[in-house]
Amino acid sequence: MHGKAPLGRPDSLHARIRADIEAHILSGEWPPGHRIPPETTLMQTWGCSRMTVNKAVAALAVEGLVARNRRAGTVVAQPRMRAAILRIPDIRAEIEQRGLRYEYKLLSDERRSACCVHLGTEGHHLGSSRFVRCLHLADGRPLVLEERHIFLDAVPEIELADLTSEPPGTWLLGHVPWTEAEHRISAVSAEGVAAKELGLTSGAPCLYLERRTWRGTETVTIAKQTIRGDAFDLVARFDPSGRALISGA
Amino acid sequence: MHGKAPLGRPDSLHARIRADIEAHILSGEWPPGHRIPPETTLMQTWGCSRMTVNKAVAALAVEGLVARNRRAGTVVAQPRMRAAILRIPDIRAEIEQRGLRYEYKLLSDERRSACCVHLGTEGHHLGSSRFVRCLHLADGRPLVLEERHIFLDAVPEIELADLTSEPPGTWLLGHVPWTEAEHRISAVSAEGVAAKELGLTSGAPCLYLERRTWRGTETVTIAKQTIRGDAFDLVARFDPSGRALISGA
DNA sequence: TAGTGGTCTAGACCACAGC
DNA sequence: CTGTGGTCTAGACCACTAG
Repeated sequence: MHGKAPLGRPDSLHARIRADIEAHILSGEWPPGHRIPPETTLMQTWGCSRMTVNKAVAALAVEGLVARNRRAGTVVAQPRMRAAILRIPDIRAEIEQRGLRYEYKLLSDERRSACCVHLGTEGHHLGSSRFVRCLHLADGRPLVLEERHIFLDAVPEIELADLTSEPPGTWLLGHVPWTEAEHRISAVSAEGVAAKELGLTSGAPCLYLERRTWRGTETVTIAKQTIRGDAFDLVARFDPSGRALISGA
Repeated sequence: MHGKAPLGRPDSLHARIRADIEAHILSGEWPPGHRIPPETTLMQTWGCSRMTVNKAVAALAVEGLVARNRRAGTVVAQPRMRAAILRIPDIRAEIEQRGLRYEYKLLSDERRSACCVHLGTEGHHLGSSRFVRCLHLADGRPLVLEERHIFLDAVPEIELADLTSEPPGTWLLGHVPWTEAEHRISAVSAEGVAAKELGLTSGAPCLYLERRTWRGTETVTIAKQTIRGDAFDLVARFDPSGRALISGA
């Protein structure tokens, strides 16, 4: 349950120091704003070098549990409840984990030049792209409708990629060295063609996920996924740092 | 855009080493699986002590950009696209930031004993709670309907708290020392009483957010928020670590 | 078994901010 | 000015694991 997992040796000294301070904070004994002992004091308390206590306290600072200031010392941070870890659904894995047969169907595939893509409430002018519409199905039942632009400036190799049997997201993960992304999650009603393709009656609630992915400063892809609301949840876990729970997810 | 932000001195040596390695990876020059120079080599390359290169590479490992193994050395990790940072909406701040007037209305408030709370597809038996229904409004227009259990075992002080003018979430943030939470996000149709309270026609799409919060191993609160789909997005940012973008959000 | 990372020490200098 | 954290060094021993 708890995102502890200090690395390395099961209980290295810095991990123990860190856990000890963490315990003081989590128990409420050291409330937000409370000043924790300076590194020199911790050295003496634990009978170790300063590098070791520094490693412990620095980790807590990265985690967001404490705030460090020169001269002012280190104080317990205010709980903020600002961020959580959202698990990005790997659709295929998600489906197969439930014992269902995963299927992918390419609906359409075209080149678009200098298209203007609508994202949230803003329009973005981006270079030419390959535009793909496809379906992800579970046991033959449509689950996710995906509409995706992949920009040729960032990924010229996509021009010749075969996307008839492999979903574009999978292809990209294997071919784009590293990514960064922003997601926008909203609720919509299934309408028109999309409703039909998902096998839904018009008006049925769906999760709508817009994902824009960068590599460096260049936009790699923009994906819009319409997910059957009755079949899929997104799950996010939170801890004070907005960290630590990825591995458990 | 990039979640760099090395701490401390604008460009400390370990930050520069880290940035250099990161650049090799992001450029694709060092593809996933590529082995990066061992610490001893990096020491010589940069003419510094091992602690310094260790700090750089360890940070990259925490970030998830590289994977470290004894004997096998350090290799560039596979991009995974598994997690993102979800910004938890602070409803009041969100509303006021748009220049609208925030308003909070308590709809009902009761004690429940040994209630069984439905979460996702599971039922949970938890101790007695204070159960609150309330609305968050923007310029008098209902935006979020919140139904929340707060468990007396974990937060006995809630028994006497005044929730007529302060939302329960705000009260909790100020009174519960530290928290951990799980969120479940789905899309639903507004129905019945909820639709009426949100001023929506039945069937309108809504985001449905279930949040369960712990303190240690004890459940503090379970909140269910129904959010007008036409008025609200959730935003999540991703980087390889599932980290680094909180501050920018 | 040898090479690698994980950890730790006992010093040091510096920048910064509160007093 | 003084205490604090940020950084760095030049060593050291150990644990793990791939070859």
